[in-house]
Amino acid sequence: MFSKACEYGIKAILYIATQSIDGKRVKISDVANNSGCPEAFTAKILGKLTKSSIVNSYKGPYGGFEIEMRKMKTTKISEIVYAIDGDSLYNGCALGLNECDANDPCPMHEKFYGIRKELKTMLDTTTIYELATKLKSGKSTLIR
Amino acid sequence: MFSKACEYGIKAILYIATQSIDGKRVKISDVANNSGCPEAFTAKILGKLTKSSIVNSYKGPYGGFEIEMRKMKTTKISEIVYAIDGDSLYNGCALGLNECDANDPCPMHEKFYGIRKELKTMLDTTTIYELATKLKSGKSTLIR
DNA sequence: TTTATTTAAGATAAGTTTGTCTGAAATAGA
DNA sequence: TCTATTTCAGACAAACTTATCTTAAATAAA
Repeated sequence: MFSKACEYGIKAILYIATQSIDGKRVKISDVANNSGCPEAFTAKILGKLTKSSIVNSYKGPYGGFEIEMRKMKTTKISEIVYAIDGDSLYNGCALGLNECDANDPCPMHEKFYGIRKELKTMLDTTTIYELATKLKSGKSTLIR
Repeated sequence: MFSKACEYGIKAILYIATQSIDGKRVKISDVANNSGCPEAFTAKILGKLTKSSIVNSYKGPYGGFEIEMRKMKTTKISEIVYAIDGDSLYNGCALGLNECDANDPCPMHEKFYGIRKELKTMLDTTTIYELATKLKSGKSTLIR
């Protein structure tokens, strides 16, 4: 469904958010250890998310990553997915046609339409904050 | 969502089915030309689908691929997906955890649960015949 | 100013998926 | 039997994704 890069991006952000809620910045090694993502690869992905200004990064001692409270409450998971995987999940045809719409559909278009819409709605209405608080309270996990 | 291999597999089967409805066997070059799939790669995928006995293949002159009427009416799209992509779409965790269930969920588990179930149900209830007849009648297309 | 610490950026490597090519095996028909 | 036609099988190649490594740049604190 998501690429590995996207999975890591979401997990990394959720861990960073749990720490930002406590006012703590975290460095990449902490993110990797606590999200179960490979360190170097995750660093690269966090670079993208920094450029998309979803997280903030600070160099040097006491530096690291953090995400503002306002940001984690307003940023939807769909924005992370879009920043990393682009719009393929939303606009791509199930059978890979260059164009595929109700006027000239692939054989699965109609069948997929509803499911994709729900997926999109779900990602568009779920905030980082919502998932991070669930994670922080121990109701979900990043590592297993 | 699906791998390229899976997209090609579904498109190839649907084209073969439209021809089998007319009692015509088709060879790989015809499948490639009429489904918009690369010939050699599709040949390999059709090999898998032949082994899964979803299609029948015949060597030699007047040979090619065909799918029995009974088979196309009873075979679900989920079986094609399973034969090519395995069960990752059904069982994989959205965030890539090795195990992820209601007891010990990833942060997105609950959000994904319903959508994945609907996707599964859709693929489990859609037959090759249903999509092939729609395609044959011109209501959908494989190439664009 | 120097040092230690941290992210940034880009080169490189490894792995997987996608795609092609070649020769073998089967088979229908002359 | 011979030939043309077709799938089958596996080697090979290209492209993309995933992952690592190395060096540079920034910065806090002594």
